[in-house]
Amino acid sequence: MATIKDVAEAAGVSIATVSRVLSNRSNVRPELRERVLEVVKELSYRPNLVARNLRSQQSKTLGLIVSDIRNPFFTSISRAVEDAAYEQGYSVLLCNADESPEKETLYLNLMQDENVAGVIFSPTRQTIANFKNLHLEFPIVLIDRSVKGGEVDMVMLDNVSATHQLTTHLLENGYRRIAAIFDTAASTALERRKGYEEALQSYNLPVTTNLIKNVAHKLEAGYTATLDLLDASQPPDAILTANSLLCAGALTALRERNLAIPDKIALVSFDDTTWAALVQPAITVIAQPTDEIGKTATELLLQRVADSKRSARKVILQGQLVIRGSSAPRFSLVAYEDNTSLISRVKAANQG
Amino acid sequence: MATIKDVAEAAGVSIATVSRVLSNRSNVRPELRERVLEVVKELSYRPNLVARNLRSQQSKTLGLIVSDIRNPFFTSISRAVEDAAYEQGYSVLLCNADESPEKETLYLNLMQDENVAGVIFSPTRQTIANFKNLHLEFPIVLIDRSVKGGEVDMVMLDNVSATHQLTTHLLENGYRRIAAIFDTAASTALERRKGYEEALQSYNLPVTTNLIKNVAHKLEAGYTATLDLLDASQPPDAILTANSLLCAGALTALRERNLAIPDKIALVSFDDTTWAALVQPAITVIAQPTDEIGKTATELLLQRVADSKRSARKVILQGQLVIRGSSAPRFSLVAYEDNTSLISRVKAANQG
DNA sequence: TTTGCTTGTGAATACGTTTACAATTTTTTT
DNA sequence: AAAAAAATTGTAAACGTATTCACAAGCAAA
Repeated sequence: MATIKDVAEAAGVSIATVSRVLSNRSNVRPELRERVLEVVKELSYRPNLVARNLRSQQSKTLGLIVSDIRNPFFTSISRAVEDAAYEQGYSVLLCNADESPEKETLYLNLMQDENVAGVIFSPTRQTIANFKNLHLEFPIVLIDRSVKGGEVDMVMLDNVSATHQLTTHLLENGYRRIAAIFDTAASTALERRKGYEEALQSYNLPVTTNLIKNVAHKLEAGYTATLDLLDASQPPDAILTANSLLCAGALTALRERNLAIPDKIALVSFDDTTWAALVQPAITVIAQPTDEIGKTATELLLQRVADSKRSARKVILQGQLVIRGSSAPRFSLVAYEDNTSLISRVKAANQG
Repeated sequence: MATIKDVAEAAGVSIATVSRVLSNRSNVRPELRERVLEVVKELSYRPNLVARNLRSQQSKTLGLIVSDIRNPFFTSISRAVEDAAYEQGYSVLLCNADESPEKETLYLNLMQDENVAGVIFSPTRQTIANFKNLHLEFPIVLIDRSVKGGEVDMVMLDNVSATHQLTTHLLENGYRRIAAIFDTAASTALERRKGYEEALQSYNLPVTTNLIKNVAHKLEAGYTATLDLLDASQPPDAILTANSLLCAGALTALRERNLAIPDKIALVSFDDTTWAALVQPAITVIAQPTDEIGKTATELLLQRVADSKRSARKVILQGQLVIRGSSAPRFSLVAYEDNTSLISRVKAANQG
């Protein structure tokens, strides 16, 4: 590996001149500049980013700490962040905190140690709780989950509105005992629950705690919670899950119990995954604007990197309700995709 | 941020001593060591990894360049790599090359510039082609895709065997016109095709080029290829896709054409995604041991980091055939999950 | 001619570590 | 008790770059 010193010697100039040619900041005689550039090409010299970082005390790396890399929601965001960062000449150090507060602090420390320019982060509730205690050297943008007291940039979904839409959609289609399964780890659970409850209340329906489950961020948790709900004395006629993992668990349980969707029970969820459209019936979901979330978060972060005094912003994006078969109107007169008759559906529903 | 100098001054020792205490390499008088450690805690000193990296010319970062971060196969591997790296005190710089050779070289250069300890990489065919031309300073482990001339570590699936299994399974279940859709970008296509052809030949069946599609790495490509196959004068009675993205495309096409699976046509694929088990009928797949791939690749890489002279190894892992409904025996006498009668199935099949 | 400004260049320093080497102290051996 | 060996500590030189400072040369204005 050629260093800047090698280039300087080969070009017969000083190190400083080479640096100046490369950084384009200062004046260098055109003829010298050309000679340097030639040598650079010849030796295929590439500046050492580590040295540059150490000297200039700033790097071109962003950190991204997600809760679960296997969750399509986060992979989609990662992709968007990486693209946006790439465009601005930044690269991304991606870490998977696995919904564990310990791993989160560990990775935040790593970011510190690596001297990243800034970090995009979706924290667990615990980390949010003592958020001001951990004073970080770098700017940070929160995604997906919010923290009270707005001295930090955030990009998130309008969770209240989204759940409200989802619940209202079910209510409009005739469902009345709507269960909800939330993810304990995410702070979004509270907001989502709020939207859910408000929707019920505006239909003058009671909020039944039996129908609300707060569970771990695991497929199995969704599965178990669903079985619990089904085994209750008054099972629900619809289930709303807070993310695709829980939805997959719920769907598995419903399949196992041989409950027809939506005849016996409806299923709606957050996050529009590939499979949500491919299962039959396809799942009604709130599609989150993951590309926009990732892109906006990166932009906010880079703006703050450029100007650390800028006031913090909270960007709230709207989800999109994608209506599919899994929440079709109860006892509707329209033809069903699978050509089952209305009668059979009513009968089936009554049996349930 | 406290530096090692601050610690040294506060503890009344030299910088070197602090470094020795921290690195645990050399002897330091217990009493001094304790004092240093105390100051470290007090100032909450953390070593600057950038400076350490520059000085020692080695970092604790691994690079991971995947072809498509949204592909569950790669996210699963990423997760495994990250876990394995984490255990050994390494962190992971994850880059998404998007099946683009340009991005690949760009990221390889970045890895160079960032002075990573080593890189795990799934290259496109183009990059494989001029692999020896790009001489890299760091050790590299290839995953998923192989390169001829074994001077490089690799971890991959036994693609020939896997496709052979998948195809044979279809043949055993009575399917005879088996189409296959491969991904142009991946070098695995060749091996997979080989397994497919060999399986056909061992059944004395011809290899019909009309039934083989090589397409881009896109859902739409899988969709279009499937429609092409269906519209041919002699449509297939089974489709094999080389990855989950293509499978999703194929499934979308089959759904659109209202073709019952597996009555009218069977569908099998690589990669066991969440949804492969959730759609109905569930999809028969070759499950790749992604955790093992990621873990093994990381181990190989770290071994090579430790000993650059070690001879290159090629680890070939076996996939697991997961048999599900989408490839159920044709005209079988066993009861079907959905209780359609045998007669209706035969009739339907003959119409198709 | 002097003064002042602009432009171009190199020497030297700093960024925060690690480490070879030297200097000093302690322990062991004879 | 002296000599040798071992253990402990500090000094100083890297690692590769960016940047400040000083200086020189060229040129225009006074």
